Parts: sequence; C-alpha cells; structure tokens
Amino acid sequence: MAKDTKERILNAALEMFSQKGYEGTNIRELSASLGLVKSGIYKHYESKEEIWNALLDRMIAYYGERFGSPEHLPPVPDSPEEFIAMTMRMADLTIHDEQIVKTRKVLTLEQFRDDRARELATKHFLTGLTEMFTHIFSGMMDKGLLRLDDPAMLAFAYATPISALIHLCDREPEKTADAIRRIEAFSRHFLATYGVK
Amino acid sequence: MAKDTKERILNAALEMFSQKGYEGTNIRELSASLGLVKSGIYKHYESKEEIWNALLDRMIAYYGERFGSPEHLPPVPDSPEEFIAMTMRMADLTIHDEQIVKTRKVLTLEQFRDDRARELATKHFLTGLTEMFTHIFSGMMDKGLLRLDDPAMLAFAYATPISALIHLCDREPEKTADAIRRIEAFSRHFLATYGVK
DNA sequence: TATTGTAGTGAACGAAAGATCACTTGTCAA
DNA sequence: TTGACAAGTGATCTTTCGTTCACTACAATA
Repeated sequence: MAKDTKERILNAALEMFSQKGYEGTNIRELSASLGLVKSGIYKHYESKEEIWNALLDRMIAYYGERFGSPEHLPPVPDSPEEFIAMTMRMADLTIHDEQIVKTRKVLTLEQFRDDRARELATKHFLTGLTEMFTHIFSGMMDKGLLRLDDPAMLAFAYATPISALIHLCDREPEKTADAIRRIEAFSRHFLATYGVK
Repeated sequence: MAKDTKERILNAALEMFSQKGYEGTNIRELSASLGLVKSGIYKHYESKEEIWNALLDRMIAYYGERFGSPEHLPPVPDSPEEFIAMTMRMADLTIHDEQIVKTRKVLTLEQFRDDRARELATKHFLTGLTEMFTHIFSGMMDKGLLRLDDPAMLAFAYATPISALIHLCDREPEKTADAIRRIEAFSRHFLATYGVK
C-alpha cells in the first residue's frame, strides 16, 4: 500500500511536471490531485527534488527495458507494405500512449536543467529511433527491399522527420490526424526513393 | 534611455528565461543582472507577465521581419557546392547566434504553457525552414539541379533532420562540432540521392 | 490484548516570491 | 532658476512556496 502510494505520486508528478514543468509544479496541487493534504507527500518522499529524481529513475529504467535492449527490436519487415504498417503502428503508439507522451514533454521541459534529462532526451528524440531504424534498414537491405546505402544515414533521414511530426503532436494535439497522415505520406515517399522495385 | 532600459530588461529576460524558464526566473535575479534593485524593474514593466508578453512580441516581430517575408528568401543556388555552402552558412548562423539560440530554448521551454509560444515554436522548428527549402528546391528543380519531385516533400525531408541536429546543439553544446559535420554529411547524401548528375 | 509502525492530518514555520509605495536623484524644458 | 517628470532605491506588504512537527487512526504483529 505504501508502494502503491509512492507509485501514484510518481504518476501524478509525471502528469503535472509534463504540463507545468518542475518549477511550475507545487506540492499542494500535487498532493491534492491524489486526495492528500500537502504534508502527506512527505511520508513518502523527502522533498520535491527526491520526487523528481525518483521519476527520472523510473523513466530511465523504463526506457532501458523498453527500447534499450536488442531483444526488443522489432522484426525486419518482409515487404514495403509491412514496413509502412510497422511504422504506423509505432507512430500510433508513441503519439497516443499517455505515459510516453508525458515522458517526452517532461524531457522537453527539463532538458536544460538536469543532466540526466538532457541525456535521456537525446535518446528519446534522436539516437533511439535512429538506432532502431539502422537495424531495420540493414535487414531490409539484406532482403533486397532497400537499395544498398549507409543504413545509419538512411535511418537518420527517416527517423528525424517522423520525430519532428511527433513533437508537433505533443505541441499541437489538434494536428495529430494531419501529422499521422504526413508520417504515412513521408514513409511512402521514402520507400519510393530508396526502395528496390 | 528609458527605451534603452526596457530593451536591456528584455535581453536579460531572454537570457534567464532561456536557461531557467519563465517559472524558474525571479525578478530579484533578473534585476540584479542589470545592476538594478528588484523594484526598479517595475518602473518599466507592470509585472513579470508583462515582461514575458513583451519578449514574445519582440520574438514574433523579429521572426516576421527576418524569416517571414518573401524578400528575405535566400537566392536559389546555381550548383550543388553552392547549395552545400548555403546550408552550412545558415546552420552556422542559427547554431551560433546567441539571440537565435536563446529564442529557440525559450520556445522549447514555454511551448506547452503559452499559445503564442506554441505557434511560434512550430514556425521555428518546422514550418519556417520547410517553406524556405520548398522555395529553394523548387528553384533548383527549374535549374535542373534536382530531380523532379514534390518540392514540399523534399523540403520536409531535408529540413527536419537538420532541425534535429540544431536541437541537439541546443541541448548538448559539446556536440556542436559533430552536429555540424553531420549536417554537411547529410546534405551531401541528400544531393547524392535527389541531385541530377 | 497490548504494542508498534505506517499513512495521513492540520497547524505552523521560515524563506522567497511578486508587487507596492514613499522617497531621492538627476535631467531637461519653461 | 525652477518645476516636473522619469529612473532608481529601500523598506515593506501579501501570498505562496517547500518543509516540519505533534498528533490521530488504524492495521499488523507479538
């Protein structure tokens, strides 16, 4: 039960930090959103900063087990259509999964203030996706689905436009439908450019 | 002289907001950085929020006159090397110009809190660069430097990877040299893919 | 049943925040 | 020379912040 409340505090903190940032969040509101009085939080965490660090620990651990390990790499698609479908599934998840969206927003807001947030932000926004697509494109070249080229360069050229559209969704959620359309259109353009017909 | 101090306050605010965010900035420190005592600021602005709004006004106006008008579009390059050179000049400016860097950081930090910041962020990070390159690529296609394709799609595919590397520089300045190298490498790859030999 | 530890309460604290105000200084126009 | 005004000072106000503490309720254990 104590464990449970500690977890609930982290969830509430992720929610508030992602909307108002660390400095913009206060303990009163945070406690109130859990049905607690403000001092109640201090039974579980020593300070606001400790909550922040615990949240970052959790985000880092989550990223590590979810995206950091090789066995979580998606299978290499067997056809262009399968590649599109895989991209759209991933995009849909990363754009709509609340936990992931909030994590991106927090990292966006705190990347200049906290070194660990800075590091994790680069993984989330740049290197993570790029490495994943490097692996996929390498496999697709082996299967003769993509023209032979530097897979890391193609991955960078593919991942960053998609990442830009994901950021757009975080910033202006009303443009989500359009952004998803553009991800698909861009993917098809990418295949038309680099695919083997 | 009053005008001068008002301007100096905005400069100091841009500096502090870009480092600590709006909520993380306090009037005491802001005044102190100008050699004023905290109440001195209130002779020029009614409140912290008014400073924020004035700063945003200035950022919006600056963006409008700098990037918003058609006559500030760069000339269409006449050769692949000229295209690379133009890109590298622009990248160098946008990565090293302090005012521009601080503006991007402020927009990054406040995009979820302020609607005007949200809008300007999308221009800075996505639509602005894309529209500019749409124009350039369109011209390069006319000159036979680029294969015929959708210039807006190409512009999106070119601008967003560069934008991702610019964000990387903002977040981790020690990676600036590497990022600039990658911008050039990506540009050459882009030309190798879409250029007419 | 008695005891002990845990989760939560409500009052209170000091520090720091944004803002106000009476006052001084210096500049410039009448 | 004088009057008015703009710019800056220092004390002070109110509010809110993060945090502490004595206390209560209650569940689990011995």
